[in-house]
Amino acid sequence: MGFLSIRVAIVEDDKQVRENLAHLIGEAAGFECVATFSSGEEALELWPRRRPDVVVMDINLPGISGVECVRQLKSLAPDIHIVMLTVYDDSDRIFRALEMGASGYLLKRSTTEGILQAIEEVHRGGAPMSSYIARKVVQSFRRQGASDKGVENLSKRETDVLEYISRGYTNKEIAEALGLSAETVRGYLKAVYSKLHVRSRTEAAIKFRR
Amino acid sequence: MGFLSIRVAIVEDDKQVRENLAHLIGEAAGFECVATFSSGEEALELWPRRRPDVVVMDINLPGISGVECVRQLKSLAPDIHIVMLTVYDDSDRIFRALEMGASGYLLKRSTTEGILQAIEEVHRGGAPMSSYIARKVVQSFRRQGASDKGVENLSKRETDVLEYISRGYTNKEIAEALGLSAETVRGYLKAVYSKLHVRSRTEAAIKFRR
DNA sequence: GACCTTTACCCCCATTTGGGGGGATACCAT
DNA sequence: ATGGTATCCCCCCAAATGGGGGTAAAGGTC
Repeated sequence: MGFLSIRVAIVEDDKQVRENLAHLIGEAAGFECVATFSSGEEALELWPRRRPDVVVMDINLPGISGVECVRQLKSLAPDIHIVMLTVYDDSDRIFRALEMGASGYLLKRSTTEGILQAIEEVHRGGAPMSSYIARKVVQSFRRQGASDKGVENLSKRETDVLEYISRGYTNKEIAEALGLSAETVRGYLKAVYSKLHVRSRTEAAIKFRR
Repeated sequence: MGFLSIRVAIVEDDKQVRENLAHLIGEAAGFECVATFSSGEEALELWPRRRPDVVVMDINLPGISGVECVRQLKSLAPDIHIVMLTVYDDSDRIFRALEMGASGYLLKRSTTEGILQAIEEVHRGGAPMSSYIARKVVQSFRRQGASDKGVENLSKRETDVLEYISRGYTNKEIAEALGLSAETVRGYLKAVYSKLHVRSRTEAAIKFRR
């Protein structure tokens, strides 16, 4: 060999699934299972001792969710690559996980080769996912692109209000600054929300500041 | 001479003050008064025809405020330098004006030389202001600096909550993501507000994202 | 003239937020 | 052991926010 194995850790609450995976990875050439955790909390506490390259993370964990565990793990160790484990194409949660820093995902029903390929792919910096989810991701980028353009078809007044929002002003303060009634400011704000497809001033402020 | 005069515009609702200023500037060597406006609205509509280098803007205008006029003027013409005109050291509004893009300010009771010096100074890229306000500005930077450090002495949980806030989540959503009660999230949020010296989630999100 | 957008304001109503209090553990350091 | 900090939860209450309606005048544009 001469090559270092990919050091893999597993976070999965189901003992059966966890041990199957660990065995599968441990047996494969070029892979090493350096840790198994039965909860996100355990993983967040104990991962440093084994320094995994890749973490295979169940998306559906008791206690702390897989998505939240990804967020925290990535903030502790940005270089670790994470593959989410799911039973079905749960696009919403996979989405959140990708947003939080996961690199890809694999289905529990995947073949042995599929699983090892996915781990190897994230380790190379790839992003293993089904074409269905890949399309969802692309659609989301389009949505983001569209909403960036959304900022451009706001009216003058709507932009004025949004600029104040992005500086943390309240409606009352904006009304005073622009010499309008607070109700009017609210009216423009509603238009901004609907055009930017957001539901709160904070989301609007974030989008406005790119 | 051979040198171009500094083209000055005045925005001031008091006719007496406006005409005194216009006369003073028009008479001075190296200065030219290219326009006078009696309101912010008028200035925003008509400034392009006269292309001023420097705008002297009353901070206290009827209708649109001087501060708001600064914001809009600077977004229309970022290269124009603006000096605020105030009766007294109204630190709060001067502050807002500087935040919106004004370069400095001068007091209405200033001497002729003081006024011309201030205009010349902003034109050179300077920032004329009293030492009192200058100290306020410095203090504000300290406050900002301190609050940037403030982010660092948030506890783990407080940081968790703030991170979700900066992604536009509601308290309820954060509670669900972190497996906490919504009341608990509120509790952490209160701590975040007091440590960052902000009063709303949007302000907190802005500070968190630098 | 008919149409659209923009500006500006109003109503109701449920939910969320923010400010002010509490508590109860637990752990850590002096 | 005693104080400090962090974690987690609860109460009350006023204000702000967001979603759903609506009106009316002013300005383009086709």
